Amino acid sequence: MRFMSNLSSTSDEILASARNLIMSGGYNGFSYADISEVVGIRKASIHHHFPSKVDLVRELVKRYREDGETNVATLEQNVPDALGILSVYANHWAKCIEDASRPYCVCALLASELPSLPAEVATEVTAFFRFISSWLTSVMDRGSQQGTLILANAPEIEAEAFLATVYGAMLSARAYGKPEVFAVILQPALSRLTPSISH
Amino acid sequence: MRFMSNLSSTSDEILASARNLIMSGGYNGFSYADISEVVGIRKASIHHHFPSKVDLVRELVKRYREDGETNVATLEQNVPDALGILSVYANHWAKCIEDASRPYCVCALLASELPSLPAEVATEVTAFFRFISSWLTSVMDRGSQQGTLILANAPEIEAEAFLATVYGAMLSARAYGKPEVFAVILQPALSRLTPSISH
DNA sequence: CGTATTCTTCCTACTAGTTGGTAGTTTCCA
DNA sequence: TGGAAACTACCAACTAGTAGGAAGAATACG
Repeated sequence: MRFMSNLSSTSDEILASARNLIMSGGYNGFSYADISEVVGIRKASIHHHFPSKVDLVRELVKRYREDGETNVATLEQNVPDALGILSVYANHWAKCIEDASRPYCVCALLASELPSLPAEVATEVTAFFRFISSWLTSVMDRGSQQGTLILANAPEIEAEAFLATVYGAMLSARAYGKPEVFAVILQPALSRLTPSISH
Repeated sequence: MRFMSNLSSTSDEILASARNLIMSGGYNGFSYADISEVVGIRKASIHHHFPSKVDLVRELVKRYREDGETNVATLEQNVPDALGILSVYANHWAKCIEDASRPYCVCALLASELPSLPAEVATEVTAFFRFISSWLTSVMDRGSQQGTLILANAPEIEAEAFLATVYGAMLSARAYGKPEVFAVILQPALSRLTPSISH
């Protein structure tokens, strides 16, 4: 047996390279051969870790959501005010897009392909969006009660609007090939929620 | 020769079915065999109309943009005020998504796959977004000067923000499988731009 | 301790089906 | 009679996935 919970086991490397490939071309935009090239093992060996492509991507999205849940929990602990949380979240994506490390959300790409995705993968993708949505709703709600956020609508609606802005901005940045577009769009979205003297 | 500018020539049917297929699964989500089944001709016959897949999709996106330009021109003639234009635009998408006739923008899907797209297609997709963006900027600018729109930021920024909201809302509607989400998100985005007594 | 045995991981070699694309032919209509 | 549009019949490359074996490490057992 390898060292327990080895930080870069082969199966982790497979998932990581699959994530990068999906991030640029979606579910049908990569093959086991592509992964094989990146990781440096044979196609058949990938099937040992993930019997089918559906297994691979289902697990990938599941972990993506779980990682998100962990990160969100940490964020909630370290940043008290709601506005701070939203801006850390936005800045996280801004940085990922600008340094090209993770220039697009895997689930955003998979969600746009949703109707043609295997059902098991689609379920997992939908679960990711429900998670982010309910988290943002709770942040909006709390901020509104704290007085650190000014909401023009119900928390659920503000959460959906903010989420749409983030993912729309991500798409625009990619469409124009200009990473800075993301921050340009997010800045007014955040300041609209900010309590200020001019209101 | 067939009737001149026949409204449903074979090549139009090919483009239409390709559009529907891309709309649900993207560039790598359909094949000539899929189109062949829908249109009712053999694979090889498609190659007669569009020698390569790149030719087909390039032409498809080119026409998609040209149709957009025509529709926008008509809209500008029929609806005078800027706010009306934005709401007609938003309602157009809301209707398309809810009656499932065109539940997603072809260029949104292609834009998310942009890094893995053939260069010739990518160029055309980028051009579509530049077109929509500059059109929305002109609408924002005009509305601001007319006083029919209230802008919190420069017209370019408001245009990008609005575009991001529309495309983000489109994604959310698809991700949740709830068409009505689109309208829920767009409504506050529009009312924020609306001059009203409470301001 | 040594040594069998099992388990994991990777390998080579293969399959059936699909992909985009080509060659050459027929059909049909202006 | 000539061109457009369809066809049959291919092809090489690629797809996800399988079968079966080799190497090595962990474990069980005497």
